[in-house]
Amino acid sequence: MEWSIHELSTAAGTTSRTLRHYGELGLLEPIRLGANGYRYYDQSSLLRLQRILILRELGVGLGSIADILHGQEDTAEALRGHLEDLRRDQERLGRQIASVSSTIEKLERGEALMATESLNGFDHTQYKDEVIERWGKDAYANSDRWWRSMSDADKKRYLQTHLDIARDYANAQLAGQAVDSDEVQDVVRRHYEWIAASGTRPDKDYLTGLGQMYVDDPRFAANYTTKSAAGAGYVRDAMKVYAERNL
Amino acid sequence: MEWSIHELSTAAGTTSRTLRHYGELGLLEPIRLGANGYRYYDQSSLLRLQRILILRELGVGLGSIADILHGQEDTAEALRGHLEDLRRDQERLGRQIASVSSTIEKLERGEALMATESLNGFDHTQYKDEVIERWGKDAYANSDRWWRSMSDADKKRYLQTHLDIARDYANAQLAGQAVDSDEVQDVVRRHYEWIAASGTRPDKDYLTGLGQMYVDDPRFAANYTTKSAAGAGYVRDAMKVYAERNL
DNA sequence: GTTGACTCTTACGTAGCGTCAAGTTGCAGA
DNA sequence: TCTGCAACTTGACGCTACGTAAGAGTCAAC
Repeated sequence: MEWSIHELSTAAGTTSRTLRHYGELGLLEPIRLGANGYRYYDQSSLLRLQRILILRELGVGLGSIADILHGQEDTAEALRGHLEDLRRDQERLGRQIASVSSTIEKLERGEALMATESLNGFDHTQYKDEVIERWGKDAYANSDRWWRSMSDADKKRYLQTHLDIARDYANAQLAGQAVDSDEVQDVVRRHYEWIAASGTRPDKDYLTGLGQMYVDDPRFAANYTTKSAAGAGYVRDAMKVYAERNL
Repeated sequence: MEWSIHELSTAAGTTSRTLRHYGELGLLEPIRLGANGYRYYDQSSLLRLQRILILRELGVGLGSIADILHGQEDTAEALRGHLEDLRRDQERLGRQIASVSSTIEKLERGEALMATESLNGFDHTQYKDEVIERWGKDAYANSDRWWRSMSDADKKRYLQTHLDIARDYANAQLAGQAVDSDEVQDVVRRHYEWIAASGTRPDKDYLTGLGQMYVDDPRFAANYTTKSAAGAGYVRDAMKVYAERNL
């Protein structure tokens, strides 16, 4: 007994297109082609197709299914590998669900959608080459040692301090405060201390140059760019005033 | 301050290809094009890009992100919808993981990889049109009512009975037993009772025709096709003998 | 002027088919 | 026998979110 492509596909609960696709992939070839090019299948095709569909149902990719059917890989072994992939996917999904949930909550509390400054978001190693080029190997090595010596909680606190500073700059700008006002200059002072805490106490030129860099380099500018204020230029000006007055 | 495509992309932790892609999609257009065709971006681009990447990180599709950015959809609302998708995916993954695990166990116990005859795998509604065409509306209505009146456990038992019968056919065929032997005819008797239980007690022609149908129609043949025996023809012959002797 | 680092457009590849499009074939009724 | 419809065939594009060349132009530095 042999069946047409349509008969076999409805029997197995799939479509003729799928059978042709599997034919192309060498997963399931017809037992013969009619003189007109029609594909014909038999019982063994049905069995093979069932195996394919079972594995597909389990989420195995067609490539892996081909390996299994061609005897290049043991079924159980392949499934064990596949199971690991599935577990990884599930964990990733779990994290994503948690993230989305907390993001929704934040939005409902009225918080803006901002880049989360994660621990490695400001990780010094991200800028390794630039730091070495600009300030030399020693500066990088010092800063790196200092950074690595901190606990995760310390790192988080350090980054949070920076976020607070950036937020205060933004608020000051929005409030229309002049860069040379006492309030803004006090923010710069905290900013200066924050920079100094990493090991290098900036002099006048260093601080002025740093401010300019905040404007020129988008990776730094990103830290001072908020939803409502595009403040790298503002920060630069404030830092310049501070440097000229105090250093 | 404006930045080149490379500067912006590395700032945001992505690639220039991605920015061009977003440009094509209208997600993030450059603020201007140089005379040479170069793309240039500014602070607002950075902000917009950050929003895009945040949403992408959460698993939101670029199409939905476009809707959000174009103000056609509320961010929180979109995320809530997205969250549902994620939960569905996670549940599906959970079921798949369970399936794969149990399949691995089966394989390790030496069981063959066979199509699981699930509850709806033999669901009468799957064959609704055919049943009506072959045996009339009443036959379908009767059978359908009977089927729906059963509990899931009953259904499962009923299908298991059929699986047992199919297995016994296969074993008999493998053992080389003749279709008119007492053993095989006893299997047919159980098979006959199983069919009769659904409301229609087959007469001679009906049973003979049913046997032939098992061979001709791959959807039924599938039920008698096992790893080791392609038995629809065998079953048909056994049923024919039974019909001629007993009906 | 030459290198090297960027940039541009164009376009294929990815997974697993769905979905036309355009042309054949098979079967049944007038 | 003609006609019509259903089912069949081989392409080939579409979908996601870009990666990865290919081939060519641009810019700054040495």
